[in-house]
Amino acid sequence: MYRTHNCGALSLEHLNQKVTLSGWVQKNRNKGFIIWIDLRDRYGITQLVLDEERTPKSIFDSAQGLGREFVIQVQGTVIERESKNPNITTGAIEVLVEDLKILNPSKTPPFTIENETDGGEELRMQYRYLDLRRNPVKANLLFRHQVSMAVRNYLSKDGFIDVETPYLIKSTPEGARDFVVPSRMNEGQFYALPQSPQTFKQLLMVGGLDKYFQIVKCFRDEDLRADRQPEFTQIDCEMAFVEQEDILAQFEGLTRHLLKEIKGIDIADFPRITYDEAIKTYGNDKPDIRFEMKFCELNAVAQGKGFGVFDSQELVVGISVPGAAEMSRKEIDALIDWVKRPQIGAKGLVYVKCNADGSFKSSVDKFFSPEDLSTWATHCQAKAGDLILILSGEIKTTRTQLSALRMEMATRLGLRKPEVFAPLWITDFPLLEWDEESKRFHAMHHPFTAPKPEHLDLLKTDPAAVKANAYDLVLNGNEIGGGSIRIHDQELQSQMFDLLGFTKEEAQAQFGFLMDAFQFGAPPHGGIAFGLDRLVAILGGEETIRDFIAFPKNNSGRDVMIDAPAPLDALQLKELNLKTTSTDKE
RNA sequence: GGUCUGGUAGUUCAGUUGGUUAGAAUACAUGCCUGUCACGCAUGGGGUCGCGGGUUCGAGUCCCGUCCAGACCGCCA
Repeated sequence: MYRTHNCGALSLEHLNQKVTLSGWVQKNRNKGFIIWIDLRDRYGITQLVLDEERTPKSIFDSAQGLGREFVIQVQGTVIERESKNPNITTGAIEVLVEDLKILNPSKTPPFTIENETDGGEELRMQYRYLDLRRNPVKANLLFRHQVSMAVRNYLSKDGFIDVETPYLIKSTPEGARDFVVPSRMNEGQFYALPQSPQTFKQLLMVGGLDKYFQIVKCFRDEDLRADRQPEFTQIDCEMAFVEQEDILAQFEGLTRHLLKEIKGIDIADFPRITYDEAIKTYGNDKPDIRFEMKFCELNAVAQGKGFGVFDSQELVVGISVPGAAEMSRKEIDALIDWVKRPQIGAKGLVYVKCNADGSFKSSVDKFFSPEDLSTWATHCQAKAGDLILILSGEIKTTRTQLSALRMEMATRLGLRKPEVFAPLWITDFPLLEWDEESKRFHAMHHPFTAPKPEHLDLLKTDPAAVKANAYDLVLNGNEIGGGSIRIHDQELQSQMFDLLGFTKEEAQAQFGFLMDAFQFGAPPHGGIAFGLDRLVAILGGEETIRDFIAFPKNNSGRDVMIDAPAPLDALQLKELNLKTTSTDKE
C-alpha cells in the first residue's frame, strides 16, 4: 500500500498513529542534526521530520540526498510540532519518519513548483506536467471540473440528455476555416472536424430527443488570442418546441445557478438590450456593463459650429470618463497617441475637462464656447471632475474605436473588477451581414438561424434589415454564449441558402441531409452554445483561457510540449494519398 | 497578412553614450548550523548575450535580415 492518508489529511486527531504517505518532495530543509521535508500531493503538504536521535542512521543519510520533486514513500508516526505553522492545514503536526523509500528520483525541475513560480510562460508550457503540480493551475482545473459538473447536474435534472455527436464530419464553406482530416479509404476525400455540432443537434431534435446537451470539443482553424484556442469546449444545447423566450429563461436559469453555486452571487433578472442598442450605446455587441461610460452622440450639438473636423463627419460621439478631469496634458497626449496607433486607427481625439469649479477646458476651445461645452457635458451626463473624450468619423469605425477607448479607460481606472459579474442578453441580431470582399451576404450567426416571423417579407425586399431570433449571453464584456431559434421549414431553409449565394445544387450537396430531414416532420426548435473555457476563466476572474485548459496551444497553434503539429513521413503520406510539397522534397 | 513588445546564467531579470574580466536574485553543488517552514551562514560551478550579416579600432548595446515567444488588428457563421 502506497499510502494510508494523503498529504492534506493529517491533524492533531491522528496523534501517535502510524501512517504511510507518498508524494513529491517540495522542499528539503537540512539543519544538519535535523531534516524537515515538505511532502506534497494534490491535497496538501505534510511536514516530515528526521533527526539524528530518533531516526535510523541509514534512513537519515538517504534523506540528505532527496532533491526537489523526488517521489518518495514514508512510514512514520504522527507527532505534534514543537513550533506550529498556522498557514497550512497540517501545520500542527509532523510525521516522524521511520522508513523511507525513494519511488522515483527527479532531475532538478527547470522552474520552481511554487504558487509564484520563477518559470516563464513558454517554459511552463513545455513542461506542462510540472506546471500542473503548481497550486494555481491545479486549482483552475478543479474549478473547471466544478463548473462542468454543475452544468451537467443542472441540465440533467431539467431533462436534458447528453448525446455524443461525431468528430469526423464534412467541411462546409460557411463560417470559420475547418481543420481537415484525410480519408485513407476514400482517396482524395477529407473529413472536417466540427466547428460546432450544429446540424447534428438539430437532427437530434428532428429525431425527437427534445432536450439535448453535450460538453463537446469544437475546432476552428483561425488565429489564436488570449481567449481563443483552435480546439475549445462548448456547452452545446438544443431544445424542441420552444420559442426564444423559453430558451432565454432556461439558460438564464443555468447561468444564475452557476453564479450562485460557484461564486455565491445572486443575480436577479438579466438585463436585455437589442443588438442595435448595444452598437449605438457601447460600440460593440458584447458590452461590459460593470461600468457606465455609455456613448453620447453629439452631432446635433457639435456640428455646424465651424469646427471642420466634426462638421465633415458622419458621427461625433463621446464618452464621459468618471473622475478623469485630473489627467495631465502629458497623460492626455499619451492617450491621443494611444488611439492613433494602427490597432485603433483614430485620426485624433478631442477632450473636454469638466473641472471641479464648473469651468471647462477642451482641446477645441477655439471653436466652441463654454456654453457649447456645457451642453455637451449635459448630453454626456458628465459631472464635475469627469473627462469627456470625443471621436468623430465614419459611423461604424468610430464606434469601434470609441469602444476600444471605453474599455481601455475602464481598465486604467480599475472599473473591470474581476469579482463583479454583470451578465446581459443581446437580442435581435441582424440575420445577415453584407460582406464587401465577397460582395454577398453572410449569415451573422449561422445559415440555420430563423428570421423573425414579422420580418419574413423583408427577406425579398431588404435582406439587410431582417432581424433574427438570435441572442448572445454576454458576461463582463465577453461573449460566453450564443444561439438562435432555427429554421425548421425546408422552403425557408432553401430560401436562406439562396440568399447566401448558394446554388440549388450546392445547397443540396452541402446541406441536403438537413433539408431532407425538415421534410419529415421537423419540430420547431432552437438552442444555445456556451464557451466553457471562457465561461470558466471569467468566473475565475481571468480573461486568459489558457490556464484553465490542461494542455493548451500557444499563440501559433502549437503544442510545445509534444511539438505538434509535425510533418508526416513519406509512407504515411502515401497511404493518405497526400503528396509532399515541393519544399519538402528539396 | 499586419502592428507593437520581448529574447542575456537552469530560471526571472538588470546591463548607462558602443569601451577593462557581462552582473543580481533565485535555483544547483559542497561545507557549517539544536525546531525549520521564503530557514540561515560560507564557498563554488554555471554564459554561443536567439541566429545570420553589416557599421566600427571595439557591439549584449547601433543598423539590416531572420527565427522564436506574448498582446493586439484582420480573421473567428
